[in-house]
Amino acid sequence: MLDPKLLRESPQLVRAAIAKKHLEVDLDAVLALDSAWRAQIGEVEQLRSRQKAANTAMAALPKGSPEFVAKVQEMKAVSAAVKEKETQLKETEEKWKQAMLSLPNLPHATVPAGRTPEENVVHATHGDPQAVGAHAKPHWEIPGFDRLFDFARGAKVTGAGFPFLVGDGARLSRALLQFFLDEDTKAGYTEVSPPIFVNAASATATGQLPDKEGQMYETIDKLYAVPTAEVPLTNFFRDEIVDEETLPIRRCAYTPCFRREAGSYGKDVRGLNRVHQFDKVELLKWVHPSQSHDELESLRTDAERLLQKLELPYRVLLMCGGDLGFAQSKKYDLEVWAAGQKRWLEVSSCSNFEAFQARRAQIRFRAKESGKPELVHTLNGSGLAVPRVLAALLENNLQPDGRVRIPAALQPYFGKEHLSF
RNA sequence: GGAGAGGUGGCUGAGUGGUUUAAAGUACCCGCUUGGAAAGCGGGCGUAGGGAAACCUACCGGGGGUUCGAAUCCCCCCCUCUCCGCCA
Repeated sequence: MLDPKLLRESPQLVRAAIAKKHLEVDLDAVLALDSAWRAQIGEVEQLRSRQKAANTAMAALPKGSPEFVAKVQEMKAVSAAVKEKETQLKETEEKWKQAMLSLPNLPHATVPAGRTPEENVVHATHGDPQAVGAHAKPHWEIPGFDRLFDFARGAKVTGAGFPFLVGDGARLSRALLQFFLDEDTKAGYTEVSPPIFVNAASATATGQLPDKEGQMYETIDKLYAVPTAEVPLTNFFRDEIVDEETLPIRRCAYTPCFRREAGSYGKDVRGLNRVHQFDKVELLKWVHPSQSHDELESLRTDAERLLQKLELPYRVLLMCGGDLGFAQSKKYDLEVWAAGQKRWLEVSSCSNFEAFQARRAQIRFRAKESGKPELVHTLNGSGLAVPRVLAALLENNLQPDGRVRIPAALQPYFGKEHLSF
């Protein structure tokens, strides 16, 4: 959510932000709701003030006295008026709140202009995608793949996109998770194991609701299976004021992630590219507003280091305004090269939300200078998502003999130099 | 799942329909005092919204209701604790 005062005082800034993100929002309607709300709250408060004054006066009068009875009669009318106006106010307030939630975060000044993913800027490329041999093939075509990643049985037992990982497939996945968590911990992130179901309030605070309604699995108890550890992690400090000295707070968490991926069926869903349940380690930061864009750079390099240690070619994209998410101020995507498919796969998305999530979630710190609570800035990024890293490892490291070479950094975790099908 | 007891400011805790502007204590901050400190004394000390300001309003787990008036009475929900049942 944006600062209502910012909207009031500088609507042109918000208008420019919406334009840069290429979104359609009726800002004038939001502004009209805002002034209506302010007018109505003034009326209600005036009436309530009268009630309070009468209450004090009546407390001093004898209960059955004529003055008392007259006052009761008088205040009955005021009471009725308060009820009516309050009902109106609540309606307006609800509409106003929904309208405010429909406003996107402002893109940072360094975000490039552009409408489509093609206009994202390639910020850097590491490793040589061309270095991989001609025998590379899409991971789902590698002989034996179906034994280690059993989609057919997963479909029988659960549904499409819920594969079984078997033998070395399961072992390699676990090795990656362990490797990620160890590296992230070394980089200063405290490991957390969060709940993997969240309530509606938490999903609203991070922006899954109402924006992405229908993308999450919902239980009979109105709990949502987490689409990413970002949701429970960010909500850890919801409605709290943390000490300024504790900032920046850096945490990492492994969770399975559940995504319905409604409406995304198509050619990109083969093999491990897009599944409904996958493992991911998420990195999260709560930082002082003055530090947040520096922290975004270090978050990105923390995620990049993992790919470097795995010896995987990758590139860094700086997202343009039109491809930036609703809540993000600035975002880098890390894409790993999958030699068999000859395409880039997104394995991490490093974002600075500035105060956008913090305002929804009311996560603040007490500023030393003013003594007043201020909103923190939140950032997050994957470190990393497992299935697509698996896909890249299988495709890039496939040897002519049909085995897959395990990168040196991962060997202590996997226990072998090669994976066999 | 069943029965009972609870939920009040950073913390402790009073308040069962009307000077409550949520007492008091404690913690914290400032001052007096002191060689310095402790103690003592005096003052300050929540969050949010509206307003140019004076100031006004809301908030006692959450939501609704009764009433001229609700922390207080009623209903629903959430959470904590105790006991019972079930269970990894």
